[in-house]
Amino acid sequence: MTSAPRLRFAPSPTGFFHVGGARTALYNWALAERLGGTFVLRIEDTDESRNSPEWTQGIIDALGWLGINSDSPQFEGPYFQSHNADKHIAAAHRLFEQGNAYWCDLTSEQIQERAKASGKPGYDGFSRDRALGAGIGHVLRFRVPQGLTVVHDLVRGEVQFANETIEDFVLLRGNGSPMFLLANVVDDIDMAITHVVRAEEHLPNTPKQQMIWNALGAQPPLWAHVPVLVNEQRKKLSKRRDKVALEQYKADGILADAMVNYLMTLGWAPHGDTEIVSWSTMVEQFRLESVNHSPAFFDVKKLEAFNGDYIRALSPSDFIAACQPWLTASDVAWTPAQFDVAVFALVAPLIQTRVAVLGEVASMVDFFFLAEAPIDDASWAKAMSSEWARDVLDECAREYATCDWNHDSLKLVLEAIGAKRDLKLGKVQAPLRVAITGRTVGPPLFESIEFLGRDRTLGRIDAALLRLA
RNA sequence: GGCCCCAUCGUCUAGUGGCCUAGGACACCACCCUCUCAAGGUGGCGGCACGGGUUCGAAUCCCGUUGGGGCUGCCA
Repeated sequence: MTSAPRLRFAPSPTGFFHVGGARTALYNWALAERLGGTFVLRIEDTDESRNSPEWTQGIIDALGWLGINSDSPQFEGPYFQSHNADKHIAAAHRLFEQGNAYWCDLTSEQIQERAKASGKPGYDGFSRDRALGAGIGHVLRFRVPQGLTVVHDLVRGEVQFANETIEDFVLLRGNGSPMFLLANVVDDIDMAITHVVRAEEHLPNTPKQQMIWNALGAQPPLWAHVPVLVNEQRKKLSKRRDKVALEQYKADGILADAMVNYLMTLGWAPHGDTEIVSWSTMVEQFRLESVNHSPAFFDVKKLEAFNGDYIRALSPSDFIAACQPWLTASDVAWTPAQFDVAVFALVAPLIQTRVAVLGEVASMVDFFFLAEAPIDDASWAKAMSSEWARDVLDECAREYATCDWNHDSLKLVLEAIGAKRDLKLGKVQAPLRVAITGRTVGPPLFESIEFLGRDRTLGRIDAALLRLA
């Protein structure tokens, strides 16, 4: 126990990196940092049928995005479980020689038939005393001892399992390859892991794994099972049903810091009345003992609220830089030639308080870069329906042709036009806004007009007048 | 079905026997601000699943009920 803490994160590369995995990784990372320990990344790629190498890089990239940087001194790995197969098999044979495991030649079908006949589900220990040897199709099963297995869990306390409720589970498949339960433990022992922090779905595996630790003569680690993340139906987040890919949220324009902060608060809360806190504060305050015991709903609305806070906290230049990928994406409405960075730099402060995710930025500034206002039909119908709309626009065109070109005078001019007709600015700005921006909502109008310039503004008003005729 | 876990506003949580008339955040509603929409400010709505104990005193401890969830693979 005098050795430095060693934690591990052990994902299997079977798809896009999952937000639930991200939270588990973050808990491990935060703990490693506070405890002065090591975070070991181990890719559990022993499922021959579902693994694909490209997912591994995705995991590493996603972790890096979250700040779990493989260049950091507290990071170790990645290791690949498949590279350790020899050790897993050696351990299995040792368990057999010690009498902790035995060979069994029953097929899955035969086991099912026996279970059906006896009325008891699962494997009944049929081969326990048949003294079979290794052979084609023979699986090696752990001989679960009598008694009680007590798991000391840092988040849940003491959890007891009657061993008689645990069947003799498989260690080695019929083809000789090691299974998760075994490989996982052998690697943890081999890598001197001291803390196993993982999702609650692994709790039922824990007594089995603890038996393997003991049988292998090793001191079991400190266990900690954190609650699973669920969807609105309160079911565990699934890749099939739910939007769980971290990459997807990144593509939508969620900031890494916001994602990290939000994920950390799912099942845990920092001290005080605010949940928006720095990473260093979370590291300092995070305790497994204070992690909640019940499943947490992954609420995208709240994630986006956190993100909005983080966006507003960005300096103007950082915000501009953060927007770049969404301004130069292939699906933007304008051509690269139409885009003007200088103009965007001018308008960026106007939209920084108006977006929750960066993906919204492009559609909010498109009218600056398009040749014509991108008219939204519903907005047009709403703003141009008044009998005075055309008249106001007409006068506006004349006044704007000669007035001073700054947002204050542009506003004053329109205000005066409205006053003549006994209309508030809130009213008269509507047709002008739609003529210029195409929509009824958007960034402050007069600043936008100022940045757009006199020629293009007059052109858009004329276009609107023409359309109105 | 069996084993295990869990139970505070709709959601995420604070709360570890008296500071609780239960605090904050998201969402929602209202008002203020205001050129639209946001942002910001102020206020509001809204919760200890239920039933028994223990105790002078229970959201907090115990038991039961109910309700959720996880696992139950020669997947991880």
